[in-house]
Formats: sequence, structure tokens, C-alpha cells
Amino acid sequence: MDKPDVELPESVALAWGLRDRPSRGPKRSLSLDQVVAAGIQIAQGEGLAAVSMSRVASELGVATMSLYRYVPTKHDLLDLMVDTAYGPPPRPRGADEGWRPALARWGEGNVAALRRQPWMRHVPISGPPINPNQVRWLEYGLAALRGTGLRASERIAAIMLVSGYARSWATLTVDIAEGAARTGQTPEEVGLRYWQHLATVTAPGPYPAIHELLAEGDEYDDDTDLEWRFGLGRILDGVAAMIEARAAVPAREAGRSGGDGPSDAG
Amino acid sequence: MDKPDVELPESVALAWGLRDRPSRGPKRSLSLDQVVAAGIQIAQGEGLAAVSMSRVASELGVATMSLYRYVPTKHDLLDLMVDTAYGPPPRPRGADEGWRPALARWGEGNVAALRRQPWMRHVPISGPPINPNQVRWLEYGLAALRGTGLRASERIAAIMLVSGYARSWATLTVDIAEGAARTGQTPEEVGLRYWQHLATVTAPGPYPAIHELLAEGDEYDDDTDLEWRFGLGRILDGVAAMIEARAAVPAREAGRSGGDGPSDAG
DNA sequence: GCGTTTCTGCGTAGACCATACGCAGAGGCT
DNA sequence: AGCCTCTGCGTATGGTCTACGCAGAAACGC
Repeated sequence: MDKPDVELPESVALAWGLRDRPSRGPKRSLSLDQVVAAGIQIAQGEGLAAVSMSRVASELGVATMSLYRYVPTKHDLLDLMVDTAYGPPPRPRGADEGWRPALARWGEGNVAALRRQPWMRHVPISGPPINPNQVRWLEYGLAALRGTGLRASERIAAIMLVSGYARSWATLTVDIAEGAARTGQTPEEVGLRYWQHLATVTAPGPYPAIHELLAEGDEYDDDTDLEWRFGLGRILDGVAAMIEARAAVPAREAGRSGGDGPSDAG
Repeated sequence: MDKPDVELPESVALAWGLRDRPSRGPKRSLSLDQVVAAGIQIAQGEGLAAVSMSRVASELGVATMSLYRYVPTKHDLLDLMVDTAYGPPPRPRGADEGWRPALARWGEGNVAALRRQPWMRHVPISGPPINPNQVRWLEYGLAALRGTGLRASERIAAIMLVSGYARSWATLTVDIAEGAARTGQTPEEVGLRYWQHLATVTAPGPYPAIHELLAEGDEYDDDTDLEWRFGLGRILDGVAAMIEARAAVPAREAGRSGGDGPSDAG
């Protein structure tokens, strides 16, 4: 009962450092952290595509196959890299802080992390959060929603709402920024060019809503951070409406969240 | 002025069929659509990893290098595959239909598309939507928000909100479903196992919010579709609040969307 | 102190991969 | 008829991940 981790998948146990290193053989010349750090360094400097097992190995001064004593598979390495590079979540919800600023900060933190290490957006999500920092982020996100009256599944859905939007947003802005860097333009120029391309391809066809959008085009050079905050504000408004409704008609017994308060999706 | 597509990137022109085929040389034995269709078929049957240029070529009975007469790069092929496989958006907003059901249907359509062709979630998003079906989806999404009083950048942010959440949600559920299929379990079992793993790794540490979550655990076997709808409902509520506020204080002149109506992010 | 056991780094090799280059020949254009 | 362009594609280069097995290092049992 000191080791309930029997069932944990290898990669998870590895990430949490739950593998008791054996004392028999020769000492390891590296640590898992070193391997992960080397991978991150390469990804940060030359992009995710530059991260190959041989490249990481040569960075560490060992042979390629040595890495497989530390990591079962390349994809596990990538997962660990993401978990480490994401880092710990921002300052947790203060004692007398409301859920709204806390969740907002959590969302901002997601965007900031992805912007700091842009290569992470190319590592496909491999499942629900289970690695150490991911779990810490989850803890913080849920902590922001404690005591709001939201049910378990609702708290999770709210977290996913924010993180999904943060990821989309960060991906889009980073894609644009990198496209700009590649072509030696400013992000504004790249954005403008996109609208031009969109106008070109939609010109012959029936795209009234897009044309209407393009016609309002004097806000191209908008502050993109403002747009992000707009979306985040909408999410938080929606969550707030639900919380208030729950507070008004407290703790419905069991099942289905019928039509009380805020309206259903459709 | 018959060809304003001079500036369009090669891959975009290709996707829109704007490359005037030359009439000089021998006839092509394939069409771009055939190549794309073959790629989709392989991805659908054996996963994205099975899609290699040589595999696609052999499926079509041609040599590997022949494909490069149709597609500049493998990644362009993947983009085209996604665009085609996504398919056209669902039924557009009806004449007297409100924005809410239309946008909800748009979101559902996103999830449905990703679930129908699960491999698509592994193709990284390469920028803002510019390929034919992507643009059609954009058109429909914007059409749902026409006449709501939302500004251009706000309509876009709202669309991103929904599509980002849809992508997160579809990715999570498909990951679980595939993990289940791989291990011969039901998705419910996989979900349960995740909570167990989470409990195991968080057992020694201070994770109050997660433990609280796990303690409410009699809804593990929840209807996941209900959770998705919950999140979508929150987004739409948030957007609705903004629309109503805009309607109350109509058409603020120029700039900043200050603190009118629904609250700011923080 | 000496096997024995276990673990380490890693060399080799296999099975792929995307794609640059250039050539033979097909087939409209003049 | 001759030209010129475009097609399919064979060859080759320089990668990729990782399975396998071996030599030697280090701790344990006796």
C-alpha cells in the first residue's frame, strides 16, 4: 500500500518520477530531466521539426540509442517536453479573490505559455491531463471554480472552454507571427494580406457575410489582445450567468440540468 | 483584371482550382481530387500515420514522384485532405432563424466533422481559414451572427470561441474512444481509469480542488454529449449577453468597447 | 573476495520517409 | 514537320525511429 502506482502506464510513472531506480547496474550518466531539457532547448531554438532523437543525443554528447534508456518512445519525450515547458500555473486564486479574475488569469497564463514556447502548439494533445504540470494547471483551474455551485462535470467543461479558446487563440496569433518572421513582414502586414487573399477567393462566389465583414475593414490593425479578451469575457459572462442561476435556485437534487436559468445550447 | 489571383500562394490557388492547366504537354493521368481522395481514404482506414507519399501513390497505381506534379509538398496535401474531409458546413441559417440555434448547429457540425474523420485532429492548423470548405464554414459562421450588432472583430472572436471549444471537445472524446478501441475497453472504462490514475498521482500531494472533484464522482458515467452542450450553452449565453447589451446602448461610435454592458475579461 | 545478476551505453542494421534532379517521351501549337 | 512544354517517374540523398544484442560497470549474496 506504499505503491498504489502499479497500474499507472509507464510514461505516467516516468513523468511523476515514480520509477524506483535500481541499484544493481552501472550508474546512469544522464537524468530524464536533462534529456527533456535538451529537447526543449532544441525545439525553442530551431523548432519542433529539429527535435530528432539523434539531434537530442548529440546535444547531450551521447549516442542516439542511449536515450531509449530514459524514454520509451519519442512521443513520450515530446509529452514530457510539453509538460515541462508549460511550467507551473500562474499565481493561484487568492483567499478573498473571486472566481472570475482567477479564471481569467488562468486563461491568460495558457496563452502566455503557448506564446513563450510556440513549438508546443504542434505537439498533438494525447489525452486528458495527467502529467505533473498539467495536473497542477488543472488543480488551479478547478480551484478557481470552487464554491461556485457548479457541478463537477460543469467545472471541467468550463475549464475546457477556456483552455480550448486559449489554445486556438495562441495558435492563430503565433502562426501569423511566425509567418511574418519568415517573410520579413510585420504581423499586421500578414494579417492584411490574409484579408486580401480572402477577398480574392471569395470575390466570384456568394459569400455575403464575409463580404460584409471585409467591408467593415477599418479595424484590421486592431489590438489583437483586445479581441482575445473579448472572447474570454464572453466565456466568463456565460459561466457567470450559470453560477448566478444556480445560486438563485440552489442545489437541484439529482439529474438533468433542464431549463433552469441560462438557456440550453440550441 | 480577369485574374486577380496573381498574389495568391501556390497552395491556395491550387485548392481553389485557379491553376489554368496548360494545353501543351501530355494529358495528366490523375486529378488533384483523386490524389486528395486517396489520401483521405488511407487516413480514414489506417490513420494519418499511414499516409505517406508512396502509400498514396501506390493506392493510385502511380509512382511516388508523380504525386509531386499535383501537390507541391506533403503538407499541402494534408491541408487539402482536411479541407475536403471537413466537407461543407451544415444547413445555413434559415430566413427567420435566430443567431443562437444557427451558431449552435455550426458548433455541432464542427464536432461531427471531426468525429467522422478523427485523423483530422492530428493535422496541425496551418493558419487562418483560406481553403474552399474552410471559407464556406467561415461564411456560415459569420452568417449566423449577421445583424446582431456585434462588430467584425467580435464576430470573428465568437466564431473562434465555438470552433476552438468544438475542436478541444472532439479531440478529447475521440482520444478516449480510440484509446478504448486500442485496449478493447469501453470509453466509460477508459474514462474511469483516467480518474483512477488522477487519484493515484494526486494522492500524495496538495490538490484540494481535484480531490473535491473526485469526491463528487458519482457522475463519471455522465452523458458526455450533455457536457459538451453545457459548454456550448455557456458560450452562447455570453455572446447573448453582449448582443443584448449592444442592442440596449446601440452603435457606440468609434473605438474601445469599454465597460458597457457585460463585464470585461478580468 | 568472488561469482552472479542486473543494468548501462551504444554499434549495427532494418525499414521507412520526403523530395531534388533530370531524362524519355507524349502531344498540342505554329 | 518541328518545336516546345509538360508528364510520369527512376534514381539517389540524406534523413527518420527504433529493435536487437553485446561489452562492460556496479552492486548484491555468500
